[in-house]
Amino acid sequence: MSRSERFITVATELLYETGNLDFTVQDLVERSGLSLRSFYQHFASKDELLLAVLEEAIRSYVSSLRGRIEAESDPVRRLEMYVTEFFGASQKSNRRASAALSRYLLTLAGAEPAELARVLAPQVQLLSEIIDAGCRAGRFRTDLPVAVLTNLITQTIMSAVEMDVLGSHLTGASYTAPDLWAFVAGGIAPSTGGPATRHQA
Amino acid sequence: MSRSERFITVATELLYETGNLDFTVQDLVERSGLSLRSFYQHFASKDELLLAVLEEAIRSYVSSLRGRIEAESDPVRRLEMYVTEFFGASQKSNRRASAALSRYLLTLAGAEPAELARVLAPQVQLLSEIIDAGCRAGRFRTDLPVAVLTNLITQTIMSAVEMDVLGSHLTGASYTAPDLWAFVAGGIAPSTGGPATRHQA
DNA sequence: ACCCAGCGATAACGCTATTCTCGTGTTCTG
DNA sequence: CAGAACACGAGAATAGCGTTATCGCTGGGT
Repeated sequence: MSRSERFITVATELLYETGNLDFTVQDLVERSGLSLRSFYQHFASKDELLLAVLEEAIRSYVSSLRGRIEAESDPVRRLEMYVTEFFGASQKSNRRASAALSRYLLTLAGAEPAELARVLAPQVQLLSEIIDAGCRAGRFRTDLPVAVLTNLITQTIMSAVEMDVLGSHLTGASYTAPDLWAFVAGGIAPSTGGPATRHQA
Repeated sequence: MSRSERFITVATELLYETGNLDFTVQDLVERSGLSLRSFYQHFASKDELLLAVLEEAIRSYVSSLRGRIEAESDPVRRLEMYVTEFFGASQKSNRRASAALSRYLLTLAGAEPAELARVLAPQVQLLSEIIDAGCRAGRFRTDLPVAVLTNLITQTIMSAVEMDVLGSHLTGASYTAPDLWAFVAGGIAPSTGGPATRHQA
């Protein structure tokens, strides 16, 4: 295993054990059995390491998810899988770690949007394909562009992961993956002239 | 103006000028014309100050929004105002500052959920009232509890503020307040047996 | 044999939040 | 009015962090 990979692996371990990304570079280095010198030879900064951790996490998760989703053919079912599995995975594996990652993701949105877009690309790509297929099949609304729907759903899911920690504190209620899907399903369904849609983008 | 208020006011100015919350306590103190000593006499930490800034921002905004919303009677229109004005306000006033605040809000979600819930209470309360009224009037779906819908919409809007910065970088598209409302309106509409709702919470 | 790129160990730097010290007013209290 | 408690200003001091720099080693390629 290369030294870069070793740093990323150990950083991921620390993330999952402590539930956040504020471990020190010193901790990381000691635990890796490598040196500070070596760390800064492979990564320009701690931020660059965190970016790599995020990228790896997304890449591996999306790749596994894509496999499972392609076993299904119905676009609506595909979207349902996408939504519920994404939410469900962050519940199962490690809620706090997932929340920390999406929090870091948001700081990236402010500081380095281009970098973030690159890292998020695989995930956005997958979702975009699903939605596009659904729109062509007439199962999803077409009064909003595919790209807009993709953005909306991406952010709804991400903040669901984050806000879930709040859940009980906020309104005393917490929701489940099916609840989230029920909401998203309504949001993306073809408009029925229900309570107010009036915009053509 | 009390010294606490002065610190909060100046911090808010710095937030709006620089677009983020990483100003130094030193900066804050110098600009206030007060002393470090004094700062730590009124706030236990910088975090406590930021919390107060957030609280004040929410309190004043919700109070103004509530006034405008109560001029309207239709629950659906009320929700539309809530969604579009919240999103629109963060566009007009200062996108980066709003994004920084909601980012800080998310770190609070992880670290001090109870504190965050207290600060968000006015906003959640307003939204909750609107949704409850709409459900009673049969204009909103009732297969999900009011509290769940409140959480879902709160987070969708908040992350919309945050993610908006991404917009063009992510899918090349960015959406507008009416787009956001179109999505939310679909999500909260009474279920029409459309593309999959199957959960009873 | 030589070189040099990568490495380990460790000190050092700069920035930040936070605490401490000391001396001065200011205000409440008896 | 006298005195004490308190808030304050100015600034030094502390501690933790990311980051950079120093120095000496080693091992493989020429």
